Amino acid sequence: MNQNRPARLPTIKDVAHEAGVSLGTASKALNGQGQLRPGTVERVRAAADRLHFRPNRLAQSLHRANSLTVGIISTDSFGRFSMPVMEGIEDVLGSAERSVFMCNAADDPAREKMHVDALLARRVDGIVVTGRRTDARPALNLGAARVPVVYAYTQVGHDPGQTVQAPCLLPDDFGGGEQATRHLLTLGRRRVAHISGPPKFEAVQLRARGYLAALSAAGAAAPLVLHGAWSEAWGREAAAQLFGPASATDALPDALFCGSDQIARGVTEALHALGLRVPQDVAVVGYDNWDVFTEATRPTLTSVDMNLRDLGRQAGQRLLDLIDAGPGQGLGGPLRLPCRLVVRHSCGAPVNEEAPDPRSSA
Amino acid sequence: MNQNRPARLPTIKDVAHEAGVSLGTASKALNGQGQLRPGTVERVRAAADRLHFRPNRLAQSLHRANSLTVGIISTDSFGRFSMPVMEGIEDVLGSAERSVFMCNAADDPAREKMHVDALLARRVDGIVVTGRRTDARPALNLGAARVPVVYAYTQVGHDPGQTVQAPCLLPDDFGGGEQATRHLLTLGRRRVAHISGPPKFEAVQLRARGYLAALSAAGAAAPLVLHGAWSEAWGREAAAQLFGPASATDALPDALFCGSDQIARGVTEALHALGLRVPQDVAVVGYDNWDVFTEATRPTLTSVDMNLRDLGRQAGQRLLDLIDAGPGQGLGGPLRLPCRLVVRHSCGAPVNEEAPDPRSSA
DNA sequence: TTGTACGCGTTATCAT
DNA sequence: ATGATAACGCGTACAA
Repeated sequence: MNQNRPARLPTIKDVAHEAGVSLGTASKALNGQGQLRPGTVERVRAAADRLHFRPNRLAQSLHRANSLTVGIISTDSFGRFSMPVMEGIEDVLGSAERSVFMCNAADDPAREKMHVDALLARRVDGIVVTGRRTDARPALNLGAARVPVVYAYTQVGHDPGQTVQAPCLLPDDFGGGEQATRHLLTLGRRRVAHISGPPKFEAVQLRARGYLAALSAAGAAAPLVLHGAWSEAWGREAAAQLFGPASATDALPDALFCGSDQIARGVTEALHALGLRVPQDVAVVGYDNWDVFTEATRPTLTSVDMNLRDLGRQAGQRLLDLIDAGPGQGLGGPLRLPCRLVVRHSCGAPVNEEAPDPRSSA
Repeated sequence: MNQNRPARLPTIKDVAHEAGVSLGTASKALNGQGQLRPGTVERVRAAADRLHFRPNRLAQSLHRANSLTVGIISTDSFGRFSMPVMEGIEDVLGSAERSVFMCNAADDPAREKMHVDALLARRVDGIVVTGRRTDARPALNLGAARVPVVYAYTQVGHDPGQTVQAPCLLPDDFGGGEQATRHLLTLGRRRVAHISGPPKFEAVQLRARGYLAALSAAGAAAPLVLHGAWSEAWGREAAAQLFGPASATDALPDALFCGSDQIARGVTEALHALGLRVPQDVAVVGYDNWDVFTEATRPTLTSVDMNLRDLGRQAGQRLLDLIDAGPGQGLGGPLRLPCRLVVRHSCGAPVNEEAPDPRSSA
């Protein structure tokens, strides 16, 4: 196994020499180009195998138009939301001979610029920008370079002066909020309140609007939206506010649509502490479908899934399309991908049990 | 801004032409080599700036010995434990002109081989292998290639026949278990039980051994280790087993060292439900220091932190050392990095409040 | 002080 | 059917 060869990896020249043919012939044999005698092809192949030859992609890329590499720039560190997105991107791009550079800009414009420069110097065929929030960010500064860019789980303010808009793939938070609320209304709940995160998040605004739209479409009771932190503590506090001793008994909500699973869990625990049953007295729906919370909450939590891995996959596919199509071909701008309601036991709906994907570990 | 230049990026030839010098002179000017007249250097620099010139790293690497790239292969998908490790690696490697290829082997040997081939074809200078469990795995098959490899949060069975052992960076789970247990004993607890995960995990074995070592060192009461799943549900069940109505009142544990924060949370909730106070009646310590759980548990959870980001950083640094040192220089084998006990309120110790790092989001 | 020419590893074009 | 050669973009020894 351990050849006495030098550390240098074998080149196609070595292969040609080993097979007793010229360099050009070896190249053709390995790439199936031109007209070669079958025996020659076989001989070259054998030599290549014997030497464990791998074509040097650096050299290949040097005179091809593409490098078969792409870059992912994560705005913030590898967070809980970037993760599935990146996984999806890698899933699509990592196959098909394409390698993925991963960069962490850590919310620092200087670091971002550094990484962009590095990626361009490496002649990546495209770049995906990822964030931990869906809110708008400044566009990537590519200088004069013409490299397709796709934004995933983040977006750029659409500048009408720009000739070509970069695609921004985002979860349809409006639809998610609408779907969750409508689900509760369909189950017969009439007074649905919404407990969510900080209002400065665009996602919070959109989910709230979806919630309102569903309510008014059903002609349901007066809406009620509470904003707070993305924490269980806020969920507990909000539930206490709504159902605490000072509340009027007859106007109490019979359902709560929460802006995150963490909030939903806090809410659920506070309801239990107040002697209220979930879902009999109050139905609860969360957001994010984070298994660690949906499964640990009692009863298990119905939640909106943003399909982030799929979003990542679509971002990757979109980038591939853009790369193949050449510059200026992509119809860009924001694109909202549908969310999916995962029904469990906290909403009181009949639930068809299926094996939950086992993603736990230590 | 939008030049009428072709999509092709400017080469050093273009720069030379623009500056009115020869190709070689331009190269020297940009790299500070040779003896150039200051004015010439300045002229070339200006031309390069004007054209937004970036040297093509593919071409550079072609006749340098290195590519200034490294690969990370994650055994399983981007999980909760790979994440901070990868972040640390990227932190060290992503600076200093080095770009990082990210590969997801998804627990599939075929995919792993594919990615290794791709990385070698791209002439990476080194590879870091990451896992979601610290248990041993087969070594990466590099064929005849001589590329340094570092394992982080995973390890290879050390083969005595192998000339050079690859370094494996792992958390010191024995020390972590010992530290947590000793902490509880120091606080005056005498009957410490250990509620952990599945015994097939090496980490579970090591933590349990650390626990036992601390107990026997202190001459404490008979050890008690319970194994179950990595879930809150198991934590609740274990607490019920220990403290349920059928238990003898005088031999009950006064402290519980849990194998994960999720288990610890389940334990804590079950204790509350049984009317036991934490930490007054029973002290609780978790493992992983996962903020989402440590902060949401009431009282906040004292927990063992494996310092995974630091582990990742050290893995990256180690790889750089190996790359610089040339082949066969690294003293390899497993290397255990210390864990750190983060004291909060569930163990009953006085805790010095400091601003917790805000890593929450939606 | 500056320009020329070669090599890095590969593919593609043109002769043979 | 095969071999020689240019080209990709860059750095550098060497010549001028």
